[in-house]
Amino acid sequence: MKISAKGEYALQAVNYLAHKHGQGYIQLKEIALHERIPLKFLEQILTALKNSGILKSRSGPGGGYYLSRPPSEVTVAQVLQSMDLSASPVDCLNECNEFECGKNNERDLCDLRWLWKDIREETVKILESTTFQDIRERKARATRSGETTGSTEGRAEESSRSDKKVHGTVRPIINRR
Amino acid sequence: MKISAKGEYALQAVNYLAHKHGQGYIQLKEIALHERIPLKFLEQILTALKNSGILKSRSGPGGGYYLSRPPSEVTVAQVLQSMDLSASPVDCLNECNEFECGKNNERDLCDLRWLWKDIREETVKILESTTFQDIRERKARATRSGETTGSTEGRAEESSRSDKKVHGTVRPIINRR
DNA sequence: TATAATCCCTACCATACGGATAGGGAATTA
DNA sequence: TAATTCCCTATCCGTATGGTAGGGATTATA
Ligand code: FES
Ligand code: FES
Repeated sequence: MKISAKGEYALQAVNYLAHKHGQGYIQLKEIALHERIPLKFLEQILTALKNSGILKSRSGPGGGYYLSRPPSEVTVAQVLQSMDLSASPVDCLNECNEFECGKNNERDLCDLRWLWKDIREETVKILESTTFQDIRERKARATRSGETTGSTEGRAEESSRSDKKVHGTVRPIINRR
Repeated sequence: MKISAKGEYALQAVNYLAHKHGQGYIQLKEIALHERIPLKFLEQILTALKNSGILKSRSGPGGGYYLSRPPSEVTVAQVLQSMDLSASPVDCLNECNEFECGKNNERDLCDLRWLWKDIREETVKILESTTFQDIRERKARATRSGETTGSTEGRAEESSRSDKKVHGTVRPIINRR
């Protein structure tokens, strides 16, 4: 029942871009550094995100990526879908693979089918109703009530300010798994 | 977001045993045949299920497995837990791994954490509230309203009757993935 | 036009993990 | 004793996932 690293990375990246929304082009390198995502892997992810219309980009000096819509209009589900990640716990729910279902006991659909459907349903409900605006707000709330966490603003400022330095000090990108 | 084959197999097996509850010892071979699960793989699964108390068993001729509690008292969640399968979409939610969470951005917990928590919550709610009794009933309902499916009773009868023959006709067990 | 900075593409590599197999041992029955 | 079943544990094996590599477009700028 795990989400893939690709999915998590994609969400983190979009989340980062959501924070920086309206601040022009954000470079791949910056995102990778801040979110600690392997650079070349992230590159692939952002390309996919771009192809699906969630991001826009420009090459060349001063180029980078940005969210093509305001954070309030980008949902977690959209991002995950762009990555071809299914929220379904079993493949045979995805209509195209339906024929696989119940192949076991010839004529029956699997007894568990509705269970998986329920789970998918609930999951999708959450994924589709959560925007990156929501994520920001939720974080702000948690921050205010004194969670073990830095402030949203603090983080954003720190990043834009220290970018150059960070870049110089070779902050290593560590693989997660 | 997939469930593992192990998990599916375990649920199918328990579901089968739930149908046969009260009919004495059911053999590994029979379950494997009917649910089309690789025999030796299923063996491991049933052992785990047994060690966690969901099944009981006896060796020797006439031996086999049976559900140690009535189907109405066995939940899907219990079975999955026995298999060490977590309902959490990310590891860092499982308290023991919490330290991993937010390792990325030093002092912050990951912005997505609550999202995963919500999903886990909903999923667990379903898994814990679903018993194998529920599964049977749901199936019966679907059957009555003319789904593409055979009848519960029909299936049970057919199986107990044709077991010997099936065993003779070498119905092949096909791997699923 | 040259140069550098960025994104874009596509192919490749590595390995952990899940799925599956194998085979001998211990119980139980008859 | 022999047959039948579950029990254990070691091992294999393929592949999906996570990650790397490097050259090619594009854009800015001077
Ligand atoms: S095989 Fe399709 S839901 Fe079980
Ligand atoms: S790293 Fe723990 S929830 Fe994202």
